[in-house]
Amino acid sequence: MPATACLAPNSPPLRRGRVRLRNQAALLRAAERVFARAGFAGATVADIAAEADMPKGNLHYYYRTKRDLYRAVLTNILALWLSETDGIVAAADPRAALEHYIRAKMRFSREFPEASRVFANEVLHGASEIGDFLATGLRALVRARARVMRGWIAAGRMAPQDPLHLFFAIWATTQTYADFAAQINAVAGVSRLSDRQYAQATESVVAMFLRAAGLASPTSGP
Amino acid sequence: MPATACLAPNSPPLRRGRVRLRNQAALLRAAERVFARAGFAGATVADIAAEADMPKGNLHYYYRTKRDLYRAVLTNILALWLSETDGIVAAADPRAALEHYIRAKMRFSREFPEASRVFANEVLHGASEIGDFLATGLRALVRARARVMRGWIAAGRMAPQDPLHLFFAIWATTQTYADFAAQINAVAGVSRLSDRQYAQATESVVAMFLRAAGLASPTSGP
DNA sequence: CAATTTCTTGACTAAATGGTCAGGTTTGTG
DNA sequence: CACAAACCTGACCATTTAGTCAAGAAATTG
Repeated sequence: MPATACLAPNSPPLRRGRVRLRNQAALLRAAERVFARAGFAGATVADIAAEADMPKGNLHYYYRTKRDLYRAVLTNILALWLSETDGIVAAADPRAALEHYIRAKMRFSREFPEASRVFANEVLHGASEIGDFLATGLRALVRARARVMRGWIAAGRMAPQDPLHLFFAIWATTQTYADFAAQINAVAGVSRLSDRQYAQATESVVAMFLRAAGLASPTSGP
Repeated sequence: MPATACLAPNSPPLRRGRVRLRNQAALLRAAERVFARAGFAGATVADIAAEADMPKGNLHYYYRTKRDLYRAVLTNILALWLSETDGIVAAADPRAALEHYIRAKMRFSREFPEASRVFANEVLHGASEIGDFLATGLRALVRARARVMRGWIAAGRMAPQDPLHLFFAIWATTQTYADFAAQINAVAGVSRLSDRQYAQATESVVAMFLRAAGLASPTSGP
């Protein structure tokens, strides 16, 4: 699967719009790459079309404006974003739930770095396209999860803290391995972290946040 | 002091080049704002000139190209970056040193969010202008600090962990309050964190990382 | 297979933008 | 104060770029 998740279309027709589906998917994938590389302003539709291996006019047939295409890319990315906090429910074990969430975020940064960068760029420049969603959908989701954590804290199952800032820290830290890869690679002295190095990074981040959350691994001694 | 730090010039002449100094400072400040808002590609020299309240031609008199100006802004920002890890030396108390560093980073994100965003944008898009510095200057600095921390860890004064990833997490988390302010504000349901809210964020982050580092505050009971 | 819808293509346009320049003005100096 | 250096300015230009369009090619359907 490419870095873009395509919402599954209805199956019935199945032959109708085949071309459209294929081309839109190719454009979304290409656009994600180019937007990740250059940002909205720095990306050109000519680049995107070239990356998708089709003439510019054809791109405009499917997406009337560059902005339309950009929004389609963002919509696709947000869909991926949403389902990951699923495990954070009152009935869950705090340690397992948090660990699972962090690992999922780290995997995401490794597998979809371009998606992460497009998102980062959008937020960095004021979230003008997705600000509404952040203030409604994301806010509601985070508040719900924070309420769960407050329950865990009240029950003495987690260190007392503001779950909101724990979320911010987890997002920032896990996404930095995608968004700031250039810096991390430079400091690490490599052109890209190997699978092994990335696995170690994941273990470091997981352990760090379990300590931060007051959920340190029961298997590690004093 | 504005968000741009001006390297102090030699005092002797003192009247020579007054105009130049004043105008370059104004341009750097304006450029930082505009680059933060729009990124390198999205910023226009006309915007920057307008922000500095001078005609475009005048801007080009001081900085021949947009890229020259951009590099000047980045150089200015990097100068601010460097001096903050000073406290992390072997002789220091780990807890005090780390706490001091994190507070400094949080203060920086509050006071110079535009500088942070310009830097973030540069790294996000591959650090093409400052890649060399990251791979040399920053790398050397981080390695030195990491060595200090490994000493602390070996002496049992800190939880065993990879100092590199602790640094990455601290950078990411503290900078997220500047770079991802749009997201944080949206989730928090405000247009900007109040001083009070920001102080709470700082305390949360400090406490979180002291736990993560295995340096939890001695004043807080079980 | 004919009719119709969907798709493809490159040429074209209007607007925006980075950078230049000649000529004028201000500032500093002997 | 006279001279030179530094600075200012708006008009101007070459390029790049998002988006249009008309005409033709493919796909789909009865």
